[in-house]
Amino acid sequence: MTKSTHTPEYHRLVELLVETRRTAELTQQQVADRLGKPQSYVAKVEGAERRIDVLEFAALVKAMGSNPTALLDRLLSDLE
Amino acid sequence: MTKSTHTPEYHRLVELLVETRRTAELTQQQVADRLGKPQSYVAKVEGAERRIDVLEFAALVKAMGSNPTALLDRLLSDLE
DNA sequence: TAGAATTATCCCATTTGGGGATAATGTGCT
DNA sequence: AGCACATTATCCCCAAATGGGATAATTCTA
Repeated sequence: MTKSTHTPEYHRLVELLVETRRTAELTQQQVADRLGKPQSYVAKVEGAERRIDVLEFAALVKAMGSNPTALLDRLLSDLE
Repeated sequence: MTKSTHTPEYHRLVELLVETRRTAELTQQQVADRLGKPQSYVAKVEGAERRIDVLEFAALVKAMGSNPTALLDRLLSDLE
């Protein structure tokens, strides 16, 4: 059962998210709390076990104190 | 069975996507073809019957000849 | 208002999501 | 190294969402 999230694009997305969280010095639990979601949610996102909705992406990035647009920009230029 | 896409945020997202497609004077079929997907895919997205993955969002917006980052920016400022 | 073009909906097998609990891994300390 | 604590990954099970071809419904256009 190969997940549809197991693509280079998704991996890059996830890398950026993890990097963003680490830079913000936040734990998965802290981010999860800010979102009102369980830690396993963040873990699954970062493990590419779960797709990321465009609105969830924005909420997640904001919860880490970063800018969703800027991050998307970076992702897209990395991918092209 | 209330869809999780039936929220004001999602509706605004969809509005922007439809507006973008109309402005580009493209049909759902044309956009679908560019994405290698069936027309029903685009119809479901625009009917908020389906969530939009962050990478799908980018692909979709690009397929309409528009800028994903700019559109996300617009969406987020509309929502705040 | 027929006929074409465009968009919405149906169906249903398959895939994905939720989230608490627990396992695994990482980190720092002495 | 060995231990305690912090952090992250995985399991499980069932509800919910998705994919996409076919068809219906709606909208355009002449």
